[in-house]
Amino acid sequence: MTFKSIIDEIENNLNKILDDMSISDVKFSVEPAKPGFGDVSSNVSFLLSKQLKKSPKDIAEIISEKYMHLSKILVLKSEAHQSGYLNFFADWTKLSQLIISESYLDTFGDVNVGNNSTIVIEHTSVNPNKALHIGHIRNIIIGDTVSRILEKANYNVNVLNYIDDSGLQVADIIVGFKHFGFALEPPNGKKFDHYCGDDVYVKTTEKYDADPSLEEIRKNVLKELEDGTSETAKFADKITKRVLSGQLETCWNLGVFYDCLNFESQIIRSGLWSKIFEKLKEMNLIEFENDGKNAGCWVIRGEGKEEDKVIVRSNGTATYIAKDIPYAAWKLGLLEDPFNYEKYGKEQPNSRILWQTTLNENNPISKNFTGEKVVTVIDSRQDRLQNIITSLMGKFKSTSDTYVHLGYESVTLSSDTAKTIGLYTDGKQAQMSGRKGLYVSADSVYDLLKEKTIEETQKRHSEMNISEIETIAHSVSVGTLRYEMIKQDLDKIITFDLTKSLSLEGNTSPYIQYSHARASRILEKSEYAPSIDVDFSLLSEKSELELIKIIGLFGINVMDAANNLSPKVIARYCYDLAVSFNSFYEHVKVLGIGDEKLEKSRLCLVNSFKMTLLKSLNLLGITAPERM
RNA sequence: GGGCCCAUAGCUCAGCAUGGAUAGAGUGCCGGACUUCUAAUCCGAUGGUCAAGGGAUCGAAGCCCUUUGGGCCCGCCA
Repeated sequence: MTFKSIIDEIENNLNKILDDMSISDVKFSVEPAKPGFGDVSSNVSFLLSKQLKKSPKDIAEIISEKYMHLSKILVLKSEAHQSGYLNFFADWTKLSQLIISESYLDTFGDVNVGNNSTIVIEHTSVNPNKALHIGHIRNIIIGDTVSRILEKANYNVNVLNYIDDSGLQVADIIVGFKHFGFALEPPNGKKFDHYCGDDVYVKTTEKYDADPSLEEIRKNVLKELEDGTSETAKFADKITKRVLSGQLETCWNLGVFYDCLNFESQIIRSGLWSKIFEKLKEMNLIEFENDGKNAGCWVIRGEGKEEDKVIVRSNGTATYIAKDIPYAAWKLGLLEDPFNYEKYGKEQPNSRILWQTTLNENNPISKNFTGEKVVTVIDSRQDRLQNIITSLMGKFKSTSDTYVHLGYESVTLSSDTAKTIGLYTDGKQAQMSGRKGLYVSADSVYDLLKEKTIEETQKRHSEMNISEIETIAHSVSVGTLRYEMIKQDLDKIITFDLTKSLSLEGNTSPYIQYSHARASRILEKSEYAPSIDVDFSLLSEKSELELIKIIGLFGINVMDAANNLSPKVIARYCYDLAVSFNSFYEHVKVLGIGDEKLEKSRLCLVNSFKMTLLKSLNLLGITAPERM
């Protein structure tokens, strides 16, 4: 695996040397070197310092001396650095050939973390009563990116979207339609999900605040929803399906696709809850309270100083968290599947088949969307509840890491952006609120980005027709939005600012995509077709070797990202690739240098870069235009 | 009262899991580079008590403890 080859070679040789010195059990590192310190570094001498009672520098010299006598394939020489580090220099002619040849394969960057096992990843899971806002988008992009990375890391991935179609939020818009006279068709062609969220939901909840007696209507509607046969439930089903359709359009537009939609209403009606409830009782994971403040309830005991959590109320109904337990168990395949499956009404733009659960017994199709492992993407405000689920699932399975809650910090609005939607915060950032109508919708951000990128593209390409320009602008807008959502760590709050998010320079998706356009143009203009049948020794400039090195690090980064469920690792990798190519571009000419052999060698590298960038951007769900 | 997370350059963030070399980017400000494979670019300059204090270590931005500041969570709501 490319750069890993030289690392492995060094590791093996160092182990041989340690064996020779009768030293064992030392966990030294062998890593790509920082710039200016050769190509690969090891800290082995620091770790031996105490045992050998010598300075790291002296030990590095001894090992380096021994290393020079071993057979070397990709290593040219080793060197003991002043600091005590042991640095290695690669034989770049051989290493370049190895890296670049591999990069021409479709499988480049494939790693084996998952051993072809099946993993479920659930993300999105937004109540079907409103349009997606910028906070939801973080969830969706994290989930989609992680699922792409896990596929690359040899997992079979099942992507699920849980549709909470029977909760209070849905009840609220149904109340709006049935009791407060909201029209079924949105005014002036507004998208239906936006209409429900902006108008029906917000204004209905306002009415409750003004007149608390209306709560009665709300409670009744909620009760009717749970009973699938009621007229209200059937009406609600039509409404939520329509909202869902709008939400999915937004997701698909961003290049996000799913395998199956699970409806909460069906989970409730399927009777899964009573099965898991019995199991919980059998395994003594829940207890019945005879007295105290939770008298008459079934509870999960809090760990340590935490409070007990009520699972079943004294009136016999299940609480919010209780509804999550059967679903979590279902995802892990712990329960017999009560569902049949049917294709979703519309085809996904990438033609991946989208299924949905159904309790309909006609033409039963069974499917398996469960996994040996489950990753659930939910923001970290739900840490506490998710910890309870994780710990319960750990007791059902032998290994404890089988259910993972992938948490992330929320998206807030900058003070300036809050002001634009009528919220004055005194310079502080603001939490979004669907109920209060305080949010920035995903569609509106996309539209703004597209407008701006169309303008920027037109400036540069007056010769292009509008459909070409739109295609480019779409790619750049989606890239920009997606990249902004995953380039920082999951535990950092994103303060979303409308103006700043429109930036197309610096560490952004357009920067990375631009490097692809530059590479494409070189390949297009050359009279030769790129091939790996070239003289690699001609690639000796610093910027060339640096670029090859980074290309070679693709697999290591995929592995890192997959092991840590960390999308930002790939974002940084794409950025590093682009920086490195831009430096190459500025320093080295490919075309018109009057040296056919050199041009072909460089062309080969440019194509290697282009293909590797596309593969790594693909993990982020970002495409790159040929021109921009 | 209990729990989780964050704090690194004016601003936004890498680096922390697995301690070791000169703590890196972007952005901003200042100064340069388009008769050239596209300047959505590049080069340079400026900018740091790694929140504070203590501890263990030959060695700490990173590990342990304490404190401060900020965010979030803690219902028989969902």
